[in-house]
Amino acid sequence: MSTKNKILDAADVLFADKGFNGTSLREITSQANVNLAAVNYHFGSKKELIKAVMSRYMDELSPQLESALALICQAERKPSLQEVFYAFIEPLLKLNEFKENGTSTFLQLLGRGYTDSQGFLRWFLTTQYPDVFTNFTKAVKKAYPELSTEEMFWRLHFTMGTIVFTMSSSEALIDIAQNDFNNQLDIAGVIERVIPYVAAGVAAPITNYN
Amino acid sequence: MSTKNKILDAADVLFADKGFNGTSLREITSQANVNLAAVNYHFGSKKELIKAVMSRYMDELSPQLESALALICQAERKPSLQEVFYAFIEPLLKLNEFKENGTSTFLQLLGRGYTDSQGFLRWFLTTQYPDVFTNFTKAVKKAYPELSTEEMFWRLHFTMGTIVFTMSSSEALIDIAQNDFNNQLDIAGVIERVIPYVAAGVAAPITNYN
DNA sequence: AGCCAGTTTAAACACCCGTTTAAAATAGCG
DNA sequence: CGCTATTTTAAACGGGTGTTTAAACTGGCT
Repeated sequence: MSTKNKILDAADVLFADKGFNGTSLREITSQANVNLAAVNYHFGSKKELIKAVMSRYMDELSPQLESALALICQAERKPSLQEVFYAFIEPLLKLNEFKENGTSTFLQLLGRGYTDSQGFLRWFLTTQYPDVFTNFTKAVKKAYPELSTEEMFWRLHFTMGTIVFTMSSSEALIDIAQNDFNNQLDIAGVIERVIPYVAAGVAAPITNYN
Repeated sequence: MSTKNKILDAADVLFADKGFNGTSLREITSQANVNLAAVNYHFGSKKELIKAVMSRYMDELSPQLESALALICQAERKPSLQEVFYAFIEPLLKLNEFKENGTSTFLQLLGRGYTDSQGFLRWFLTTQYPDVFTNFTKAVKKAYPELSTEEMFWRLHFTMGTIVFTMSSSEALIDIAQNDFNNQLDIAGVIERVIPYVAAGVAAPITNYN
């Protein structure tokens, strides 16, 4: 395997686990069995490595996500909100074929990107992959047309927060479910449980604010 | 003002903004106009300072929170989920009297505690202030008795994630609402919008998992 | 074989971190 | 005032960080 990929494979696990700021290049390179200087030689800087880690996942995910959402947008029938959210599941779970534990690793990375480093990754994602966001907004609008654009903005942000936060602590949650409730779950099980929650949240009745 | 309080005041804003790991003692002490060594003199270590910052808020909040929830638990009438969540609003907003921007600062800190430093703060909160959590669980159970303990555990965690994640980026959100929707909000406005969402999420119909 | 672009390596760089030290300044009190 | 205990201060400590350097090594080409 190429040095570049060895670095990427070691980096995304460590980044997901301990955050971008919490992971040093020395940890990454020793885990990957490559020289410390290799990161700067192949990627230029730590910041660029972070972008490369995210891009590798997004480039795999976004085409599938877009086509799944496009299918909903182009259909004649009005979709349910559950349907819209389930459109994410298959592409997300396919990341497990792309890389071992790919799904949870990616979602954890997404969470890290929102909280670490004062949101530069949020900027990176929304500018590099804007179509995913607009298609998602369209699909939700089709499923729940009464929702104003502003209200939808809020509820989609709440949804993003729920997913991202849940996934960034998914390992601990799976442990708790195992110990306290004797229920052995995997990442798909967590997703199954969060979808009804966020779908109901987005579908909440419209309230008037004073 | 005492050196101790100068440090606490500077620390919680910086911690909320940039995370615990992302904030150095040198930043804190220079912001507070005190000597670098003062932190270790008055608090012992950085870790103890973090605990002190959180304790200052929790000691202010938890008694009010507990009594508000106890009121619901002791009432004869079955409460609605919205009611349970609204019980948080008043105590939380009172933190603004306790300290400028106290509400959002505290909620941001809560979010940091969940994602930074691999959850040692989560342990700190649940062991130091367990009554808040048990009272909350009781109140929700009273409002929605059909929900199993496990399902409730999941949904309350999702709720925590939504709140915490929303608040840790509340400033950016308020800016967007101002620019894109010409809607001037404060922290109370954000809370008003998130409550219907989480209440609907917790109230979601029970699904059977295969 | 000789050459050379591409890659790897060990070492060093400059900087920031949390913590500790010991001396200096301050405040409280008999 | 003079003594003591508390607090503040500047400086240093040991260690970790991302990045850079220049030399060594590779594999493929003529």
